[in-house]
Amino acid sequence: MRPVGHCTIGVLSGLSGVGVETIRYYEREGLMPPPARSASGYRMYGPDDRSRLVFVRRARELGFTLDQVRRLLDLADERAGSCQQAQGVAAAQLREIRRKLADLRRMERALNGAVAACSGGTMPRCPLIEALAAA
Amino acid sequence: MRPVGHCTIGVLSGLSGVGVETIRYYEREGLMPPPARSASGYRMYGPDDRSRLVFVRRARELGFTLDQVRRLLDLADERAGSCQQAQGVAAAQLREIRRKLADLRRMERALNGAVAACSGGTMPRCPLIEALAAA
DNA sequence: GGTTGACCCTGTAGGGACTACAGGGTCCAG
DNA sequence: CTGGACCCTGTAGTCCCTACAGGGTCAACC
Ligand SMILES: [Zn+2]
Ligand SMILES: [Zn+2]
Ligand SMILES: [Zn+2]
Ligand SMILES: [Zn+2]
Repeated sequence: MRPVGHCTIGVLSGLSGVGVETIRYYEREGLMPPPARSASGYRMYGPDDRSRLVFVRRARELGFTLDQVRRLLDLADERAGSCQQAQGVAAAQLREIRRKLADLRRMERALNGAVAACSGGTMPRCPLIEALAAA
Repeated sequence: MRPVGHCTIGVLSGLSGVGVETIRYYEREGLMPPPARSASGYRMYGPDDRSRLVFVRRARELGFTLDQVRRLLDLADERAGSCQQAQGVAAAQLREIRRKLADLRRMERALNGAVAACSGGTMPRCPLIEALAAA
């Protein structure tokens, strides 16, 4: 019942916001199924492919790894008992994001302090450099 | 006038908190100078090497790329008129960190909302999954 | 004096998630 | 019928390490 694919990889790229080379990479990695091919071997995509690819893009934008995206796609395909597992994957990613946020906040504070201490003039010794060198 | 190197790569690794393989990698990449060698070919490091390596580690912890670290090291070596350039490098990195912080905060909000919407039970359709799939 | 075992050496390959060719083939508009 | 935009496969590069593989060296212990 799926309509046969009717757009090329370049058009799909425009529609989904995912680069052409990246789409082919996702296919190699098993995130996107091998699409139908035209007589001359061109990949031909249908609406299902577009939905799936947008799903992947959104998940990547939220920082999920390709492995996590694969798992989420499996769960989305199954459509049964998926909720708890999906929540597990998302919660893990949320923890990871919060860890990175804490790291970046620390980095921001430290670097901001060092940049503020440096006047930007031609002083012989730069407090910015010294902040990195000193104990 | 530099004292001849007197510690091995493993000891330097312990002193600096940088892995042995990473130190050799930094040498290949030109961040660390080729050290003196013992009669049997072991790398022998002195206090200057240790300072330099700690500098690299600190800069990496603040998110500078190896290229940026190279530039900062050059400026630190020159010890003249470096301030403005060092501030430029650091300011660029600070902008980058703030960009990443904004990204992560957006991700955290979105993902937190999705996880909260998902009860974790065995409902037929998971709002978390749908948030990724829907427009 | 021999034998562990921890260390050191070089060189190469892997990882994650792309990205960029190189060297071709296809399609369509002018 | 020709130019240029698209598509194909396959391979190699990016960044920053990390992990071998296959050796050599050194100090301690029995
Ligand atoms: Zn300064
Ligand atoms: Zn759910
Ligand atoms: Zn070409
Ligand atoms: Zn070995």
